[in-house]
Amino acid sequence: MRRGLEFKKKARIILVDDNYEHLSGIKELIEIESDFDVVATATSASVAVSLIKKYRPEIVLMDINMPEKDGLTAIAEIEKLDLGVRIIALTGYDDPDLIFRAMKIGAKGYILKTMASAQLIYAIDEVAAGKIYLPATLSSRFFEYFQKSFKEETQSIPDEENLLNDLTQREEEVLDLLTQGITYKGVAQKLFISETTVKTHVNNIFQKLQVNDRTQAVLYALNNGFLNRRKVKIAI
Amino acid sequence: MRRGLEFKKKARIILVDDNYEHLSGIKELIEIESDFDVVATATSASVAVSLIKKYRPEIVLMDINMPEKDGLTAIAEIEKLDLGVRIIALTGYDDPDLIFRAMKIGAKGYILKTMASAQLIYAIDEVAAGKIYLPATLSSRFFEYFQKSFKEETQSIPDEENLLNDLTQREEEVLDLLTQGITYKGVAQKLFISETTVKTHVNNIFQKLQVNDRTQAVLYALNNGFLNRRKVKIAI
DNA sequence: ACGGATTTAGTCCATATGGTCTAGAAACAG
DNA sequence: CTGTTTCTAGACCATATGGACTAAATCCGT
Repeated sequence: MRRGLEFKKKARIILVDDNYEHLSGIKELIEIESDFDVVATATSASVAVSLIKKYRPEIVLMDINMPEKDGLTAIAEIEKLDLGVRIIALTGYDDPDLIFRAMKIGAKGYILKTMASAQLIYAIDEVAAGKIYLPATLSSRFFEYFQKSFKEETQSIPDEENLLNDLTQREEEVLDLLTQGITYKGVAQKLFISETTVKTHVNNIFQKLQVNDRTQAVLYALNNGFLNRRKVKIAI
Repeated sequence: MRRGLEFKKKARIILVDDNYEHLSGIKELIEIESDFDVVATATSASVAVSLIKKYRPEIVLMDINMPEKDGLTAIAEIEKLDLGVRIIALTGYDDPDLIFRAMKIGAKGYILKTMASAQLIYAIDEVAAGKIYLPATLSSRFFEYFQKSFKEETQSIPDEENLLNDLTQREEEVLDLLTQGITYKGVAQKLFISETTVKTHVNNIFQKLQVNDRTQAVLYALNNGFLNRRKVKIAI
């Protein structure tokens, strides 16, 4: 930034929108109102992907609602290529789920088609400068959705009625080992107790968790917290 | 908004900061520069919680870096009470991890102490109006962190070397049912095949996933995606 | 149409797991 | 100090699971 515009290479942009009218409108806008270089346009996600591979643009403006391969899938695909392309998602609607998913898979910005053209240019500017840009209203929507997801996740374990709390210390240890896929014999060795003792503990665990087998106990443990918070995957 | 200020009840605020100087400074600022009503202040998280229970304010301004019970824990605690209190986090640093965790547990805003007082007032305004407010710079930081977390999660399954890809369609179905804690007999019934067939599939699954029993197969499936993306817990 | 992969299903056998009970030692709370 | 809980461990038995085969029917691609 300090160096001023004279050293800044014009960022190269590829536009993707299944609506051709829109496409040329945006292209014109960018070329007139900004300093960016629209190197290519595409009206389908699959074409877009090959164009991106060829031109290696800095920025991609991607319409999300497209038929056949939808925009989100396309974004995921492009991100996976890891070309350093910075993608800005573009839609007509401010559906929080869409916003969330787009940002989750790596979109660097999200703009509505209804927004003023100045805002579009500003967003591209910010994203080209390495930032992530979400207009305040969309950001607000995003966070509401984000927090709701988390709240549902966490309040689903009201601490009471979480049967894991009924387990004794030793039982927790045993269950912990079970959630690592260790056999009874293995548990016995790890805890320096006999295998029959392990079986006793396990049976008590089953009763307390109201399940009938090891797999169900492990699943209960994983889905209801406490144990094994380590590797569990994200999957909103 | 349309109704104008004359119908707007003055939002009641509680301030929490272990630094008394800061506390009175902010209090003064709010009382002079805004329309809000500072009903109480606290210099510790535990006192804050009881004050909040007593006064039921609309807004809480909470300093995050405090000794003993830290601000994040306090926020989580207050959110759990579900009093409809909207909490704005306040710190000196723009540590993305702090921002992420604060927003995750339900903070409705996040402001730096170094920000202009006008911005503080604006944030309170927005949050009081029911929105979630993050200044653009912090929002940007948040998203970088957010996307990095996700990328690490997903790229940890490089698609190749994910043994789940070796499974046939039917094997996937079987494994899917296993990850629901269903017994072989149950799987057989659900898929309308004999139990021995299920066993055959299961044995093939074991070989392909290089595991020795059902539990390990289920754990592999849960930890390496594809199946059962439903209930799996969040745990960044 | 041929060959490989997939899905189905069986046998045989060993071992692990699950259910129920009893029971002693140790730890702990009132 | 006494009753309760926890941890330990055993017996006994039924059933589920896992391993190693064989094999037929079907599907799929070239």
